[in-house]
Amino acid sequence: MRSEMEPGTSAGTMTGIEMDKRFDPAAYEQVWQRRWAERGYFRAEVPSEKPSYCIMIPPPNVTGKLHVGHALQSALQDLLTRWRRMQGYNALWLPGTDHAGIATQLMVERHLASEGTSRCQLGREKFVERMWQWKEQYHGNIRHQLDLLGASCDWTRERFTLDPGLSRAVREAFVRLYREGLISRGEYMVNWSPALGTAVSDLEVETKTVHGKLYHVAYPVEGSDERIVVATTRPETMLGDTAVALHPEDERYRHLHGRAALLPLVGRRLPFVADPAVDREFGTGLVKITPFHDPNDFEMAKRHRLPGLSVIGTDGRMTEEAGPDFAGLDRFEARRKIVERLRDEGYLVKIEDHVHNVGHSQRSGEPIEPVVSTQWFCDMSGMAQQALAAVRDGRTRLIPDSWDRTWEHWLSNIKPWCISRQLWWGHQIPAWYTEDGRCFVAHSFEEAAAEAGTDRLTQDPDVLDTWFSSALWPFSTLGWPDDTPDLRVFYPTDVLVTGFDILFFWVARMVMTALHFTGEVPFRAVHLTGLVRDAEGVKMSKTKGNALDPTELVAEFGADALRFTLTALDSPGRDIPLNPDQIAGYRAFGNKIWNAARFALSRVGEARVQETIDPAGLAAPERWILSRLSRVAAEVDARFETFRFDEACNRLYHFFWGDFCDWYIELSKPALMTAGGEAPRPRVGEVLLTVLDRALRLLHPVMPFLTEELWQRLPGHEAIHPETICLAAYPRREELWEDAGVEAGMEALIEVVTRLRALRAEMGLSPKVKIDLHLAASDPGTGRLLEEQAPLLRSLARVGTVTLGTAPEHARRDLVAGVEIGVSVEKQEMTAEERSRLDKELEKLTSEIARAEERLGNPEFLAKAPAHVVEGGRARLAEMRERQATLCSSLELS
RNA sequence: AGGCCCGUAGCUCAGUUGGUUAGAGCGCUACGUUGACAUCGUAGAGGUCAGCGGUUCAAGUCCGCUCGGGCCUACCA
Repeated sequence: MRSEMEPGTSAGTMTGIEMDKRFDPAAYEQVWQRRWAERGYFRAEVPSEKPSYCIMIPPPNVTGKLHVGHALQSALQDLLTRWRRMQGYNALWLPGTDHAGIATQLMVERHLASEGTSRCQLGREKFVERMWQWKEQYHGNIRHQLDLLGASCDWTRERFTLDPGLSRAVREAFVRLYREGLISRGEYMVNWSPALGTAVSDLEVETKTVHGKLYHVAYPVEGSDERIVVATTRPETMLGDTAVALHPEDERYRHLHGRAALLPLVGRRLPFVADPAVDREFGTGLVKITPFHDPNDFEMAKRHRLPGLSVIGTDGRMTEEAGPDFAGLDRFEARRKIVERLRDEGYLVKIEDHVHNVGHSQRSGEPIEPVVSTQWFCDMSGMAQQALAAVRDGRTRLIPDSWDRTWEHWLSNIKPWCISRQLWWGHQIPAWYTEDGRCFVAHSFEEAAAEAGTDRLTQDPDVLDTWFSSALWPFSTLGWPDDTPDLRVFYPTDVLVTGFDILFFWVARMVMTALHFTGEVPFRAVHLTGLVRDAEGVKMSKTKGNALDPTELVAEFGADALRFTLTALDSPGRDIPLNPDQIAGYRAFGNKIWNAARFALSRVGEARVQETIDPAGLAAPERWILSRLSRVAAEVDARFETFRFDEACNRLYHFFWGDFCDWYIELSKPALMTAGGEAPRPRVGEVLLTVLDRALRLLHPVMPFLTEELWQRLPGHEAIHPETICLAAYPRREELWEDAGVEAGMEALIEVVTRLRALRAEMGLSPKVKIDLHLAASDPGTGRLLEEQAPLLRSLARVGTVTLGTAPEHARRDLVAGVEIGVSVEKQEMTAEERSRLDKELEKLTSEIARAEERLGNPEFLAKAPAHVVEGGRARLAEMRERQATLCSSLELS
């Protein structure tokens, strides 16, 4: 027994009666979170005799705030980790955060702007210093929020993508890929985000449908009076045109082969080139070619060795090359001016409305500018093949597997990854240049200097895409490139839980780099969660103001209720509408558990939790609940294994509320409350406590706080584990407890009671009227059980006398679960209401019987359906006929 | 354009390899506080499983088409 007393956790000193009527999560949740951390229950030991289990957290933005999606993913990761830990695994859930390059830099830049300064005014060194201060200031928030949720992370192993270990891994990976020829530097067309001032990868471009214009512009043909018409959505790019393309087999333009057009306003000669990529059907079938400002044109220009011209700069303004009339203008301003000039000079043929898709920068929202610039690229094609194979052969499973096709498609069409970013916050590229422009890629300045033979070197100013470091997360966090004990024990990891929205950003890249650098998959399974939406199914967003904050939800409902809700809603392949009413519903479930424990603790006397119980000698209700418990344990375990958390929660909920509270506790009352003078049932208190103990353990991975708080109060829980439910064994199936006969008999008893209650309502009998009951069971075992448990019928259904055997003539009869019920009361007249209800039921029954007879009379059904289906149908028909007869006789009475 | 997912009770969703009578939670209606819980209990109403066609002895479930909603990928200047 513990000596200290803390709020809400006075284990062993407080009986059920002294417990509050309502549960109050705030009173104990963080008390336990602190205590668990202090006692180091979540620290994974290395080396260890135990089998290992490992989950890496998808690192949230270090200065960010967790949203409900994080709460969902954390709940699932914690569930898996706690479950395996209780099963005896050396379970590690490794936490950490991401430096989130662009997002964090933008945040700090906005902050600087509010102080009236800017990144450029500060200079790189000062700015990066500020970034680190910012990181330190906010860093604790993520842990705090995970603590609120009850996350059982091993904080001694926390990692940050920019910490020294991970930075070393990043340099190592970069240098290796460079030396293998997979990383290279070159001048290519990239997606440029003018507002951010950096290149971004294809994945960071979001295509949006835009209602724009299609401008038809006349270009004179050199050496003739002919004018051809080209169509463009971006007239400002015409200043960079260097050719006009046509389809090689387009008869309309056969005469233009070998000739040239003249660029309006500029007069530049634009040779006609023939290329099959031109769509003859679109527009006029002639395309102006702007090699440096359109990806398709860039490709075409390469094929035809056309020169290019950069007329739009990285600041989104027209360059000197655009000519003196336009240089310095914003790209959209330039568009207006050019259209005006074209119109004035008679080149503009027409303007049409045009709906098309335009790439926008995911971060800043403005249209992406395709520009040609020097960037670092990583060739992913070989690694993609390995990643494809890993999913095809099941070394890594995607759950749900409907993602397999998407995986195939994306990885089969992968393009080089632009990994350099023109930012200051991130891993600076480990490449150094000599004064004469030679490039040396190395692990450090010293190494580069040694190779170059000089220390007059300048490091490449760019940093790496944030996702480059997160791509290494599963192994860099364990010490790679060193061969560390952690890496040997925990790698490959077991499961990754994350959202499908970062399948390519992150998951695919982890699989690719892991296979490349470690030769193994980073994780054996990826559980992809849906998107958490609001109650109406609308995507949550700050601007819409419909975002739910997990911290506030914890404060209102408690972490356990939130966790249970999210876990119960996680269903494969679909988004999750989150309604606070539902969380309130599961808070009620928490209260139910609390009160069930309160009842047990106040009524069990000297009984204690038992490690196990021999069902021999126990009465039917005890044997029944033990049997149910064993089955539920098996079912929950199987659902966790297959990531069907929704189904596991459902079973836990219905077992606890339905089987345990509604029935077993009610069935135990006559035995526990001795006043009745009924024949005593053996060991009821022990069974009650033992079932409660196991139920709490089963629930613990989903509702860690409530279960620990209550479990600590159970007398004798120390026999299960001396300190904490977190380390107590996860209950497994207990074959000795399973008893199909008792389950069938008790099911019959439950159905009889339910039917009696319904009859009472139908007959308009007040609960105070005692009824006389006659029972006749077709199955002898059930008959014996009903006879033995007749006292329970009396208390649960308010029955006066129970008589075995056929009911007297005048009784109201019914048939349920093979048991004929006869109810006699003084008041016999059947109300009109009851009569019509019976008529309706009889009618339904008669038509069902007709359908069953038809089916059973069909020779093909009898020949082709499996035997058990046919027999089931016959038994069902017999029962329906019997019930029909019973109801008829009841009707004839009145 | 290609791919994926969804359409089941008023709402949000379950529904295993086709097999008897399609379920749950919330909401609704009626009744009920004698012993843990009114964040409770008991009972009830509510569904032509989006539509059409096909396969089958048997379809919510498998196949095809149509309609409606959502998402992803790639795009034509």
